[in-house]
Amino acid sequence: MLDIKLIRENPELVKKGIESKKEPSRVDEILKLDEERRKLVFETDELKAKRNAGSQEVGKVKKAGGDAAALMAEVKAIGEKISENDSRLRELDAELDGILMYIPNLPHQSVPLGSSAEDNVEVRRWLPEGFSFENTEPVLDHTTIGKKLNILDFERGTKLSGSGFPLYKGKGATLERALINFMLDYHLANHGYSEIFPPFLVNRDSMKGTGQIPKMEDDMYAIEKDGLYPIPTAEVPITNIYRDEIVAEKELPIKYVGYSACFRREAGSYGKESKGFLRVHQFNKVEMVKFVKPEISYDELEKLVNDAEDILKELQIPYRVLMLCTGDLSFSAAKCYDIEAWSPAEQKWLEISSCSNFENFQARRANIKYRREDNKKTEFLHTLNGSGLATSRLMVSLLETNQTPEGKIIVPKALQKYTGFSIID
RNA sequence: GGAGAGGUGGGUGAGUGGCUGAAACCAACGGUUUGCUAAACCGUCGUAGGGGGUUAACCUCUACCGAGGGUUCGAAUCCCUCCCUCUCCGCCA
Repeated sequence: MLDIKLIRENPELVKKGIESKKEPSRVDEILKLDEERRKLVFETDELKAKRNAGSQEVGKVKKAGGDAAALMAEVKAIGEKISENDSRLRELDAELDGILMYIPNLPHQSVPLGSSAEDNVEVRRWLPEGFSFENTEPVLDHTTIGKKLNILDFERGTKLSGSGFPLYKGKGATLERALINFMLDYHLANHGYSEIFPPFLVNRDSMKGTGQIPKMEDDMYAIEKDGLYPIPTAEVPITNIYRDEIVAEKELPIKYVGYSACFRREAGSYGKESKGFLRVHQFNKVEMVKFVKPEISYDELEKLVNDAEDILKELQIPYRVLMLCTGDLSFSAAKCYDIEAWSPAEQKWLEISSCSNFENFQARRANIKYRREDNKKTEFLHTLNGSGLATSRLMVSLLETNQTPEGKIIVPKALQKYTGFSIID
């Protein structure tokens, strides 16, 4: 959520930012509602002051044994006007909030202008030694090799739950589990995070806090009976850990890493790019979340991306890092880097990580503040998060880049102590 | 799932219709004292919104005692609905 004061004081700047994200700017509507609201608040507060004084007077008169009937009638009339105003105020607040909840975060000034993924900027790429984009030997795509080696069973996954619910079997299941453990251990040992194992179902307030609701409501699964939502990412429970809290400055930065299964409806995306692991309703992800002071959040974003990249280097998987342009930036993000891994069979890059700085956008929604040591004042902190990494798309790259000409899979060195085997055949 | 108890400021906890935004104590912070630490003493010690202001300090008003409604001139205090926590029983990994 944006600061209403920012919108009030810099409407043009805000409009420009929203439009660069290709979102509808309803700034003028907001300004109008805000002005009406402030006027009404002022008027109503004055009435309330009057009522408070009046009813105190009633008390005094009654205590002295006098007749307060006339005064009581007068105060009652004020009270009626107040409740009228209050109900109008509630309407205004709801209306204003309704619009504000749909206003996206503003892009940081370093974000390139652009309208779609075409305009994203590649900032660097990393390739293992001896790597070539040309496939000298034929490479089986992940669904084919997965079936051949009996480690992935998409058909039976579909039988169990529907399309997009992958079933891992045998060494495939072990490999998936090894990846998760390796990534968690690596971040814990090398990057200074502490581990969280969050709930996979959260309430509506949590979904609002990180911005999935209301805008992306249709992409979320919902358990209506209990008012709970299966999380689309561990970002939701982990960021909401500090919802409605004020943390001490000396606690910052707080860096958490956690595994969760992720559930996404992916409404309306059937067909295109949905083969195998490319788009699924349930996948596994290790997520990094940071709570930091505003002045260091952009340095922390760079470190966050590096932390994610380290995993790919360890696994010897070719990747590139993109800086998203304004038009491709997600709703809550001020700046975002995507990491894409190479898929030899698809002959294209697959997004496997997204590292974002939300500045105080989520903190404002979720009401997460910190108290400064110097002036004891509270202010919203900055939140960041990044996948480190998502396993399903990573599995695509892994099964394809580590394939032998005979169709066996060599388990990357870094994973072998987690799998207990070095080859899948 | 059944029965009962309870939700007050960072914590403990008082407050059952009128100077109570809320006693007291603890914690925290600032200071005095002290060779240092401790103790003692003094002071500060919620959040949000509006208005004013040399837009900073500050002044002022309003709201908030789990959430939302209601009764009343006036609600932390009375009524209704919901949420949550705890205890016992049942069930279960």
